[in-house]
Amino acid sequence: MKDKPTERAGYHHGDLPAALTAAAIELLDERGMDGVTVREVARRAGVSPGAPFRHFADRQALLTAVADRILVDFAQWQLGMVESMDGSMMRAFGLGFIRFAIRHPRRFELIRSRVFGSSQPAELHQRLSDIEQVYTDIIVAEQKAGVLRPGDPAIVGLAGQAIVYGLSQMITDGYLPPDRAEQLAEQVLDTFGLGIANSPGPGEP
Amino acid sequence: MKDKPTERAGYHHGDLPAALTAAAIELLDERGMDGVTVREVARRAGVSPGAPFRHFADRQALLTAVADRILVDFAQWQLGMVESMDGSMMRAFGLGFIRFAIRHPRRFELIRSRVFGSSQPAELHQRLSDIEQVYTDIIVAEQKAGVLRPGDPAIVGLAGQAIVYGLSQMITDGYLPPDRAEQLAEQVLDTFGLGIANSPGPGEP
DNA sequence: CCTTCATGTGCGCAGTGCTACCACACACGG
DNA sequence: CCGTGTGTGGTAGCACTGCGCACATGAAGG
Repeated sequence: MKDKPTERAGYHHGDLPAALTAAAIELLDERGMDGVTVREVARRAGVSPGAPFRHFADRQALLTAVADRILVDFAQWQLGMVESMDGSMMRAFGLGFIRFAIRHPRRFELIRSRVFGSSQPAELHQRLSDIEQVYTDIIVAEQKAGVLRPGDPAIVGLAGQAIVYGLSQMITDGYLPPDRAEQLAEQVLDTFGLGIANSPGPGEP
Repeated sequence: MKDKPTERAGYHHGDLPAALTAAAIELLDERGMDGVTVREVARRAGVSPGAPFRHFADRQALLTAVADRILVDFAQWQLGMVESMDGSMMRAFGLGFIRFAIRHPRRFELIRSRVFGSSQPAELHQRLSDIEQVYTDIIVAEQKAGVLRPGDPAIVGLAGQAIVYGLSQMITDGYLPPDRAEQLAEQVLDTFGLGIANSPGPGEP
C-alpha cells in the first residue's frame, strides 16, 4: 500500500517507540514544543496517526519519554563538560548547563517545563534528585576547599541555580544574542562568584 | 436571541476588545497560557466564536494585547514596590519582580514568553527598553553611591536580571514551594549583593 | 426615513488529541 | 508443517481548536 521500502521492514515496525521519540526530538528542534504534534510525529515515523497511542498513553507521555531521553544525553554532556574543564566544578556545571541551552534551546525548554516543573513523573523526579545530590556535595566540598564563598550551602546552591537557570532562560527566550551569550555568561558567572568566588570581584582591593 | 440581559447592552457590545482581554486574563489565571482559547474567551464575553477576530487578527494578537495590559499593571506594581521599600532600589526592583511572579505565575509566564522573548511586537519592545533604561540608570547611580558593587554595569545588571529571572522562573515552574519562595529569594538576593552588596556576605568578617 | 457601515453571527474548513474497531504478521503449540 | 492467537499497526470518527467567509443586524449620519 504505502511504498516506503527502505524505511519499513514489514507490517510491524521493529522499534516504533524509539523511532517515535527520535522523530519527536527532530520535530522539537525544528518547531519547538507546540510543534510536536502526535500526528506529525507519526507521519515522520511512517506510521498511521493512531499508531503512537499503542505505545504512549497520550501526547504528554510521549513528551515525557522525549524529556527522559534528552535528560540522559544532557547528564552525559554535563559530565564531559566538568571533566574537560579545570577550576571550580560549580562553574563547569553551570557553563555546561548554559552551553546546552545555547546549543539546544528547544530541548532545554522541554526539560525545563517537564523536569523542573512540578509535573508528576516519578522517574524523572528521581533522576533530578540524584543530580541535585551530586550538586550539593560539590558545593560543600568546594566551600571547604575555599573555592566557593562560605554560607548556607542551600542558599549558595540556590543562587547558583538561579543565575544559571536565569541565563539559560534568557538565552532560549532570545533575550541574549546567541553569539555573545556564552561570553556574557562567563563574565556573569565569574563576577558573581561561581568561578573565582570568595573574592568580591575584580574591581576591589 | 441569547438572553444575557445584564451583560449586553444591545447587539453591539460596547467595548468588546476590553471585555475580551479581561476574559482572557481571567482564563489565563485559571488554566495557563494554553488554556486561553479564542472560543472560550468569546464564550465568557458572551459573544460568538468568530467575534474576537473582528478585533484581533489572530490568537497571537489577542495574547499580545493581554501581555501589554499585564505589563502596564506590572510596571505600576514594581513602581509601588520600589517606593514602599527602602535600601537598594535594585533589591526593591528584583523583589517586586519576584513577588509578582509568586502572585501571578501565569501572567509572569505570559510576559516572559512574549515580552522577553524575541517576539516581534514593536510596542512591547519599546515599553521594555524604557524599563531597561531606568534599570541601568539605577545601577550606575547605586554604584556611585557605593550601594552596589563596582564593575561593568552591563554585567552587574545582567547578573541581577539573571538571578531575579531565574528565581521567578523556578517559582512559576513550581520548583520552589510558594510559601517559602519569597524568604528564600530575599536570602539569595542579599547573599549575592543585590541588597547589602559591596560586602561579600554575612558569613565573612 | 432611509442609507451606510462597522460589528457580531453562522457556517465551514483544516488540523489536533484521542478512541473504538478492524486487519495483518509474526511466534507459538500442535 | 500448519493453524491460531496475540500484539502491533490501520481506519474511521468524535469533539475540539484556530481561522476565513458570506450574511444579518442595529446604530449613526444624510
